[in-house]
Amino acid sequence: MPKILTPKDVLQFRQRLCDLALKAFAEQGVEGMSLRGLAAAAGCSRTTPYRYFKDKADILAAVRQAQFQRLADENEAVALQENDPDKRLVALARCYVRFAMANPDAYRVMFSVNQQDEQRYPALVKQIKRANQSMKNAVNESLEKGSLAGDPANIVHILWAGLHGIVSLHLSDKLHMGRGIDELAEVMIRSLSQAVAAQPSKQAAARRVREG
Amino acid sequence: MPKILTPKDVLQFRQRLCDLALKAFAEQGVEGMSLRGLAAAAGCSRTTPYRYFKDKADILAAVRQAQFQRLADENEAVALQENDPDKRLVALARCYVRFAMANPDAYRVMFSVNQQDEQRYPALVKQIKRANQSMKNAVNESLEKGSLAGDPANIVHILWAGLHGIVSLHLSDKLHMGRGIDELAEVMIRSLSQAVAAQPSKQAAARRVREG
DNA sequence: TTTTATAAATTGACAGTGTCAATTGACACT
DNA sequence: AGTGTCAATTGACACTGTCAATTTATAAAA
Repeated sequence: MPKILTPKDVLQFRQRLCDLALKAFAEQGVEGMSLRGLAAAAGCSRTTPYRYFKDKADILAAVRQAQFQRLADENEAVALQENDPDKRLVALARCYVRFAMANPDAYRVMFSVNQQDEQRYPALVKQIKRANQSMKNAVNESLEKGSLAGDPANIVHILWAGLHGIVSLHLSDKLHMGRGIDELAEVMIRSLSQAVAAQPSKQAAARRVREG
Repeated sequence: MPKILTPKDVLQFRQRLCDLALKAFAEQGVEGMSLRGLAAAAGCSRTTPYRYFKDKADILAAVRQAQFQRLADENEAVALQENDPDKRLVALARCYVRFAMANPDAYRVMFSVNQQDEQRYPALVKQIKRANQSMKNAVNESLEKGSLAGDPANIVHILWAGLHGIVSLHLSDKLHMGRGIDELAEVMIRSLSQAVAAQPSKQAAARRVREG
């Protein structure tokens, strides 16, 4: 029981509690993720977490923020390994699906939790945006390059929604299709890529313009 | 307080409670949808609902079943109005989005609720399948007709996932794009339709075969 | 009509939850 | 050594879901 909590201590405890919270969420859902249970698991008293988080919603937001941060990290790592924006877009799509399949509980807490006024957690919003930035960048570059055509926001939304739809339905077992999820995701990725791709003529024209 | 509850009475009370439950869910989420609150709203004692539902999960399942049933009804109504399976598919897709936009809370309780062992509620599963049957039928007919090509299950999943992705992200405000949702949905529908459409050559060949 | 059997509804009770106020504890500094 | 202050704990309150025991009201029996 140190007298003064260094910022490092605070962060450490918050992290620790978030990890336990995610585990509890994975095992028993949101309702089963009780503050008292977390405190017990952390080895402290029931109300100690209240010094590190305002309330339960605050913990949930922190958990979600941490997971979005992980996704953003992986996205950025993938983005660094592929220069061509078209290929990068596909790589990011695969990364997205891979992340969800590797961390289904993380994905669930990120998306299937009905959080009210998400806007009140700017740090969370920031990580959400960051998780999308890689894809946005790739889309913008592909647009400049001329291999994509259309409204950039629309394209990003279409791609993201398609991936999210497949992953989300798969995780909630609405489409019970064993391990075919990877194949299905590939089909979705190809379909959407093709759909938002610029027509060859336009693409050639754009290239012509660019290359003089 | 009649001595013997006719099946009609039971169904009526169940329906009544489900309506109140959906309203409570819309206003305060799953956690705010308390049995005691429902009982109070229904004007009965706290444990009376236990004679009509096993527990809270049972009520939730009934609520979701009712909403899936509504969606299935609307789908079937739409399907009846369009003979051509290709056009019917688009009409069903629009119907799906329209339903979600018109009943966002219903949609949320249908999909964003993390229900464990959904399989334990066969009546619910039945309505879920029914809500998909119209689309399955249209896809199968389009496949026979030759205007679609590929694995029927895959096609249905792709279409459904795309729609669900857009609607779901929109409702959770992950893509904050005002009323552009309709336009975006149209883009998604067209993209996916085009993606799963048979190539003209194949389509023509199939037609040739069929027409001798 | 009075009694009775019984389904339906109510109350009581218990464990568990989120959260705040009051209390205790322990360390850093004078 | 003493003290002020932050951190942690305990106490308490209003909730929740759920079961057991109880009461109520009515349909059938006398």
